[in-house]
Amino acid sequence: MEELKIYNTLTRKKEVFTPIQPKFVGIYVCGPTVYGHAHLGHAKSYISFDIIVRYFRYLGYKVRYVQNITDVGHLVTDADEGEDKIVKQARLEQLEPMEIAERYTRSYFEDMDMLNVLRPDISPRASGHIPEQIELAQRLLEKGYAYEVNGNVYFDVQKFKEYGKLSGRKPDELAAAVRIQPNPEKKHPADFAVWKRAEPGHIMQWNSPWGRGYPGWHAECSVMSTKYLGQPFDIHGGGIENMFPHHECEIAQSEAAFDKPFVKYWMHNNMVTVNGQKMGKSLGNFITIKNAVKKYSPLAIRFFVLSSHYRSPLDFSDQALEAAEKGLARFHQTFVRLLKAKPAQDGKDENFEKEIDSYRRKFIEVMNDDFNTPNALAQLFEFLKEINIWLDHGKDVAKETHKKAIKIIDETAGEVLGLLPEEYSEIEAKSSGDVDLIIQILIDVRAALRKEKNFALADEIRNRLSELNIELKDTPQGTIWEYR
RNA sequence: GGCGACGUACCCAAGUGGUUAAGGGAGAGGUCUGCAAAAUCUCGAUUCGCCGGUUCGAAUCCGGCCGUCGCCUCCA
Repeated sequence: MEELKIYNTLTRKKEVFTPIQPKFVGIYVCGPTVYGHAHLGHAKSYISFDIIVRYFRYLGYKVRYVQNITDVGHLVTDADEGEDKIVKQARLEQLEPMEIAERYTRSYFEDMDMLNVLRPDISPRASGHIPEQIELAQRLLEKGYAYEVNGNVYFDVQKFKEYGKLSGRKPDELAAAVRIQPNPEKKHPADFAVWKRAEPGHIMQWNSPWGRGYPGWHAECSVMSTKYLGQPFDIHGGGIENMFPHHECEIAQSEAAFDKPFVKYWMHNNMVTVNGQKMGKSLGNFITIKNAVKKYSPLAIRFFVLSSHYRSPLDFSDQALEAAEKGLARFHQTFVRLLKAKPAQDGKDENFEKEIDSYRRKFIEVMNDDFNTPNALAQLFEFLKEINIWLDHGKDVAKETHKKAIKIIDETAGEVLGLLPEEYSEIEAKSSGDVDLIIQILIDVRAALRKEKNFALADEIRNRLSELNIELKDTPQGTIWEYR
């Protein structure tokens, strides 16, 4: 079996994945700051990592997936001044900051559930890990990697010689390119806050050895990842826009504090764009998931995300979403057709067993290549075509092979890609209860009419059912029906 | 200005040294059907932004140019 290869941002190469502990994967992904509804950018990010986690599990790994909730407000403009984002939203909605955090945390999970994104195993809140963040700052001070000025604790980037190894940024280059007024408290413009003094009126604040304050933006991820996964841990993921400064600073803090590597594989997913421009909260051009699902089905959004590689940007357009919607519908239709097919014989169909094995092999091969989901979808669609041809033949459909075909799709497109609903009935014609019996009567009557060549009445039955979104399809094996 | 990514058919998008350049959507034509729908078959880039170079051989490697985007400031 081919080995799983992951593109590691740290080395800028695809590397064979070898876990730190056998058969166990620890993965941490930067979660949302909860001060607004999640948008399609979040959807791409968390669907991508969902697939990665699901695929590891499919390969038999035990996965611990940690994704933080940032409920400590960080600043609206830059790292040193301005208003706290959560506090600002709290003022706008006239709620307590913690109500804002709670409201949008719930909203986030609702959206992710809709998109069939499995919940992380641990969703730690930044506000619940303040003591650990204070400890990190203290440790860095003790080791001389940080210094305190007026209640602020800054990390001294010049002391950490590997600063820049992830992003390729060097402190001196950064100093030359500063676009904002250098903070006079800092020794070097690239120094960043591990702990910040609370200004008067700052609502979210805690006691610390340096007075009232709150943690720096990067502290929570350093602390919460290693608390639950140890140091080093296997995979740290996040958006490419957080590579610098956020992830660079996490590395600096954690490695300086504990003198050992922080993370083995860094994974960065690319962004969603709208008309070629980044979709982001700051640009205000974002489409929330709640709005998107008014127009497109959640699984179609998922399909759309999977249709490009996680490291490529994904441009949102109605045309692309409609294409995804149709592609997904075609997959579901074929799957329903397979589910409903009546095997014509017992045992196996050796020829089709080979098709199934070939599909499984290719699926694993392309997923092993840095989670190539667009290629995985291509393999799926080629397999669907083979299924249709097989079902068209009818006579070859053997019981065991039929079961195996359903199982392989359930595993690959269902468990790994997450493109099947929990209950097949959501995409299946509901073939239980009275509805099915009543429609069967209509189908039988229509068959009789067609036999008498009374096509006008036969068509009326089909048209009137069609108005109820019930579609009749005359196949060589008889008439079948499904909800559109 | 510095760093990085990308440019493949009408749209989306794989492929990154070697048989006919995946797949989805849209389109054209055929088969099937009473007609549809679904399914299936065929067609569609002699060519991968442009120009040079390396190589027996490049969309794929190297150099230059053009274009788009991202990061350098909160951001998934």
